[in-house]
Amino acid sequence: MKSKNDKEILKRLGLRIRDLRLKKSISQEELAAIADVHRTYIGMVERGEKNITILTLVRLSLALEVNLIEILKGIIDGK
Amino acid sequence: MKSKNDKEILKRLGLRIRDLRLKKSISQEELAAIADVHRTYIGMVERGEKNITILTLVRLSLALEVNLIEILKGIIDGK
DNA sequence: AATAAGGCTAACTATAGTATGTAGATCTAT
DNA sequence: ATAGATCTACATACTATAGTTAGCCTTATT
Repeated sequence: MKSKNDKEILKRLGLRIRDLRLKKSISQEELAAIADVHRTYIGMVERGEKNITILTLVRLSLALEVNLIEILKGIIDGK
Repeated sequence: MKSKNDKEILKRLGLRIRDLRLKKSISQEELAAIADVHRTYIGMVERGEKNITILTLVRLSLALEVNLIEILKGIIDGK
């Protein structure tokens, strides 16, 4: 099952992605097109509802023109 | 579908995880137990056969006692 | 009113991750 | 040597969920 902490990680990651998207001033639909994923899926990820795979995350980072490492910084508790 | 580049990313990630596991001198089975994933799944990931999700990757990084960022460094082409 | 953007649902397909078993390689001990 | 234990690759079948697709709704902007 998915722990409370897991949900928080996904939520932070989603907000981070949304933030980066808005900084580029593009819509979910535009980001989806660039990253070649589905429109509604971007929404789900931004809301922290999906446990994204590493390859999809790489595609999003390329689409956002942000290093994957930059996206991940600060989304994990503790270490 | 999965591109050639995608497979290379998964392969590099798998080798990285294997390397970190061996540095800890633990077996796939032991790592699986600590991270609470299945024994055979560790093998598949190390061989680059699976597109791991972010939450599972976090679990592995905790089990390996290595920062997630450290695991990901150098596995992406280009930027 | 009309268009663009995003939230949300439900049903679907593809695949992440589980479970079990077989077989080969490499130890070590006898 | 060889028997036993440990480790891993690999196959198959399964269950859970990532990611798709289509549709309807609200809100904001023009």
